[in-house]
Amino acid sequence: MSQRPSIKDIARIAGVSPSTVSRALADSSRISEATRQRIQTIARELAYTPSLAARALVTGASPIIGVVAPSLADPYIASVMRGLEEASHRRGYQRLVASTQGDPEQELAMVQMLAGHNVAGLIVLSSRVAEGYASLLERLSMPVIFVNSLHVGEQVYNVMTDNEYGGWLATQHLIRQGHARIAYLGGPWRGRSHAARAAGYRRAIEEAGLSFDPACLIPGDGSIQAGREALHWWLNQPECQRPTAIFCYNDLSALGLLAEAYQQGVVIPDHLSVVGFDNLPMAAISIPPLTTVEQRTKELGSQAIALLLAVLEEKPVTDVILRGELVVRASVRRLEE
Amino acid sequence: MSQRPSIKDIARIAGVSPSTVSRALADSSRISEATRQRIQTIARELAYTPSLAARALVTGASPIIGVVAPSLADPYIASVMRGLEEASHRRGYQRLVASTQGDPEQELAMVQMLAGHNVAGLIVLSSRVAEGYASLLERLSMPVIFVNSLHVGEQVYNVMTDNEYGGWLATQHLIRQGHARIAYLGGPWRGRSHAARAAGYRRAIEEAGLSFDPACLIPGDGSIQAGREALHWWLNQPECQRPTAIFCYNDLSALGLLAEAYQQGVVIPDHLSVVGFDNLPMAAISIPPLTTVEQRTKELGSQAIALLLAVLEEKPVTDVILRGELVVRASVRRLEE
DNA sequence: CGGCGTCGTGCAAACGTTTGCACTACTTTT
DNA sequence: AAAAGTAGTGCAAACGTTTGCACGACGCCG
Repeated sequence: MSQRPSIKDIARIAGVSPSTVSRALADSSRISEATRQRIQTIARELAYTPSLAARALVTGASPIIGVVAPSLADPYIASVMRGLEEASHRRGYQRLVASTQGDPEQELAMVQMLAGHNVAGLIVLSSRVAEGYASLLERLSMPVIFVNSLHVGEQVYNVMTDNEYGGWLATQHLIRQGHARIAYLGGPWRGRSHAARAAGYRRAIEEAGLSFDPACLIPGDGSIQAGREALHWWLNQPECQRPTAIFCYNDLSALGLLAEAYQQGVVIPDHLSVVGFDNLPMAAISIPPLTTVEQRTKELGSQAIALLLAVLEEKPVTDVILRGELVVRASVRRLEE
Repeated sequence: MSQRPSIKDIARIAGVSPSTVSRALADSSRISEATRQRIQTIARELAYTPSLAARALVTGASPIIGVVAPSLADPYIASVMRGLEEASHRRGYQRLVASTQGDPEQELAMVQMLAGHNVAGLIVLSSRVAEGYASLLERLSMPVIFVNSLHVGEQVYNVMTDNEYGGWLATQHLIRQGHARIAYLGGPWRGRSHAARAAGYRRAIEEAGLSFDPACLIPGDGSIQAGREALHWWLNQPECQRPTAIFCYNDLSALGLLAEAYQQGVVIPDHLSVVGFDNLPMAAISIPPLTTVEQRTKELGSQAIALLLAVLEEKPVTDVILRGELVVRASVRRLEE
C-alpha cells in the first residue's frame, strides 16, 4: 500500500465506478449530493492527490506554464519571476522553470522539453536566440510570450520595457544636469535590450545637439565585474576627454562601478555621475543611492501571465510595452555652466 | 496537422509499429541499424518531441525534480537555485519550481501538487513548516531533501549549513576584535537557521565569559527593512548600554543597516561594527565591504541534487552539513582595550 | 397505462508512451 | 536434416484520468 492511491482505489472502497469518482471530485453536475460527500470523504482519508500526468495526457493541456530564463541568480530576473509567481498563482497556474545559463542552444532545448510536458503556454525571458526560432515556434502549437526580447510569429506575443525610451530618459536627465560628455556602459551584446537602450542614449545626445562619439561606448555584459572594469576604463581616459557621467546598462554594473570607485578613491557623484537601469531594491541602499530608470519588473511578469491567459481564452490581445520613470537619487551631480 | 506528431505518426510513415519506433528512439538494443536510422530521420523531420506526460504515466517517474522555495526574489535562494540548476542539468534532470511566499500552508499544498506530477523527488528550501509534515511525507512515497531546515522521516534527508558554527564564528570574531557588548539582529522566527545562528552567538558570548543579555536580541525577518529598523533600535539605546557591534542574521539585513547608517550619519565601522551572514555577491561591493560568514550556497544546491540522486539510485547516503568560513572585510573595527 | 423527461450512474474509448511476450525468418549447431 | 538459438519486429496491456454515450429507475403528464 505504499503506492499513491488512485481514483480506482476510491471507487472500489466506495462501491462505485471510477467515472463517478472522477465526477464527484470535479464537483461536476449530475452526481447526487450523498455520493459526492461520501467520495470526497474517502478521498480525504486516503490523502488522495490526482495524477497530473494522467490528467494532462487525456485533457491535452495542463495548468502549468513553462518559463525559460537565462539564469535564476540575476536579481532582475528574480523580480520578474516574482511577478510571474504572484499572477500565476492567483489564477491557479503553476510554473515549470528552466534556466539556460544564457546559452541559446540550451534555450531551444528547454523550449522543446517544456513543450513535451503539454504545458499550456510558454514564457521566455530575455531570449538570447537571434534566429532559427521561427520554425520551432511554428510546430509548437502553443502560445509563447517573450519578455524583453522581440520575436514574431503565429502564436507569439511580446511584453517589453520601452528600453529606447528608458535610455533616452536617463541620458536626457544627465544632459539637463549639465553633462556634455556621457559614456554608455553596455550590456550583453546579443540581447535586444542593450541595443534599444543604446539607441535611446544616442537619440538623447543628438537631440541635444551634442556629438555622438563611438569611443564613449564601453563594452560590458551587465555584471558587477563589468562595472568595475568600466571604472578603470574611465580612469585610463586622458583627463581632457574623460566623460563626466556614465549611463549603465543596468543597476548591477552600476553598483559594481560604485564599489570600484570607492576603492579607487573616486567620489561619486563629485568626480563622476552615474545612472543605472532597473531600480533594483539594492539601488536604493547603495552609497550614494543610485539614480536609475525604473523597470517595472513585477509588472512585466504579471502582464506576461495576463497576456498568455488571454490568448488561451482566445480573447483578442496585443503586445504590451511598459514605460518606467526616472528615479532620481544621489548619484548624479549638477554641473555648473 | 497542427497537432504535435506522436509516435504513431512516425510509425505510420515508416510503415512499422509504434513499439518499434519507441525502441528505435530509445536507442534500445535489438533494432536493426537500418530501421533505427530511418525512424530517427523521420522523427527529426517531423520535429517530434515525446510527450513527457505519457512517459511519466507509464514509467511512473519523470526526470523532474520538484523544488519548493519560499520566494525566488531572495538572493540567497537565487544562489542555491543556481547550484540546483547546474547540478541537475548536468545529470539530465529538469526542475519544477514552486514558490510559497513563505506561507506554510502553501508549502504543504505545493508539495502535494508536485507529488501529483510524479516527480522523481522533492527538494524543499528553508521550510517554514513546523509540524504536521510527517504524515504527508509518509504518504508521498518519494524522497525529500530539505535544505537548511531539519526534518526527519522515512525518506527524508537534509542538507544544511552549520548555522550554529557560523553564528559562533561571527560572534567570536567580534569578541576577538575587542567587542564586549554585541547585539544579534534575528531572522524569520519560524526558520531553524535563525535559531541556530542565535545559539552560536550565545555560545560564543558565554565561552568568552561575557554575559548574555536578552535585551541584545533584536527581532527581525532578514529583510533590508529589518536592517534599517535595527539601526534605529540602536540609536534609541541609551548611550551607556549601546552595543559596539551587531551580528546580523543575513547580509540582506546587514546591507539595509549599512544604508540607514549612512543616511543617519553613523559611520561604519567607526561608530558601529557589523557582521553579516551569507556572503552574497553584494556583500563584496557594499560600502564599507561587509565582513560576513560565507554560506556555500551553490554547494548547498548541488549537494541537495547529489543526495537526492544517490537516494534514487538506492546508494547509502547521509545528511550533509556544510561549514562556511569567515570572510573578513571592512565593516568591523578593532577596539582598543 | 403508455410515453417522455430527468437524474444518477456505469461502460468503454481515448490520450501517448513503454515493455513483456510471442512470433517469424534466418543462422548456427549437432 | 532436424534442433536450437538469435535478430528483428509486432501485439497488446498497462499507466490514471476524463468524457460521450447508453442505460435503468423514477416521476409526471396526458
